[in-house]
Amino acid sequence: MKKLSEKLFEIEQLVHAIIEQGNDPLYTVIDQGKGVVRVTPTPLTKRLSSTVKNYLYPLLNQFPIHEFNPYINAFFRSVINTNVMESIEQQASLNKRHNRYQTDGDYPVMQELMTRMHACVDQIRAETKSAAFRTIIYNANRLSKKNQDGMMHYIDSLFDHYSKLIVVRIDLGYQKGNHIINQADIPKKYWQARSHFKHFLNNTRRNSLFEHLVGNIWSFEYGPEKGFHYHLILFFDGSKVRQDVILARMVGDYWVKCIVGSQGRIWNCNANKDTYPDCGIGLIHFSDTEKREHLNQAAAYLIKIDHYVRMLTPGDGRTFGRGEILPPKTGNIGRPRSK
DNA sequence: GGCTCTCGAGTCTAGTCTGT
DNA sequence: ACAGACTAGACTCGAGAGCC
Repeated sequence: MKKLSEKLFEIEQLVHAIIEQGNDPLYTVIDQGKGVVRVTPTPLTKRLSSTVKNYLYPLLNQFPIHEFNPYINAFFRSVINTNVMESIEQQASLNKRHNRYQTDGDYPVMQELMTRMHACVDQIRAETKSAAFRTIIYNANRLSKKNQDGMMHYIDSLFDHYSKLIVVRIDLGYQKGNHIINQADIPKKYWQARSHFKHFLNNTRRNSLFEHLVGNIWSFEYGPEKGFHYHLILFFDGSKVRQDVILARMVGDYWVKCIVGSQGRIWNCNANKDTYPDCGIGLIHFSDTEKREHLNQAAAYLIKIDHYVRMLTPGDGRTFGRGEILPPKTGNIGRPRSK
């Protein structure tokens, strides 16, 4: 099963290929005589066709309240406008094991598919060529980069202040079945999640469990099964606390027992950190460049998803946040760093 | 005493405007 | 096309009041 980000990345790459391969004929048609026509799709067409078949409805159903990355938006809009899916299904129902069609039989079905495929590809190329589209892309990339730079700067500022950090990665959400069933559910569940998280973050400021919490990064998402949920990275002063797995469990318990109640549910990434090949959580020393790089990647992933698919929040609220960048350290209290 | 809630100032996100 | 400047509104965080 492919990750969501991989599927969306694939679609964006496909749109780039459609733009770059402007001379691709999509199909080669050879008249073999006696009313038989041989139709061979190009690799680009095969790729487009399988993407539409495998990703169109699953992704649209999975993200009822989202706006996709402009490239992915152009893809979905063009596919829907030109009704390509219908033609793909009709062609598939012919159960062809070869590429030969009878001009007085099944060829019109294939012709209709070719027409719609060309219309779809033309629409994608026309849309992505416009000045308005390029401005949207430029601004989206700029914002994404700005957020990423800010976040890296933020993590660096934490390591400048604390020689080691306990990094806790936890998802705060709800029991299965909390997904959106109808339109009326959207504002209700959205505000419920927002209010719970606000309550949680507010309480981290005085609750003794969070006494040594020094920073956080969060992103707000919607999943088809989990409903609204938060991805959270917490930074604790590594010289004051230890045992990240237990700490993560206590934070999770706090979310369930004190904030949400029996409907709450968490995913403790620290408890499963051994299963991650590039582990950037747990105890990280400022001089451990490898772990810090993995941490940066884990943090960047939160922004990456947002880059592909942005949630349309009813209240215009944020979907990403972090603590404030710490000012540079003044004075030279403590043992100087050796590395 | 420990925790939650509220307030206000400052910071950050997300987006637009404008000049080069 | 690109990047700096600017803005509105959401969010963070320190401080203090109030509750149990």
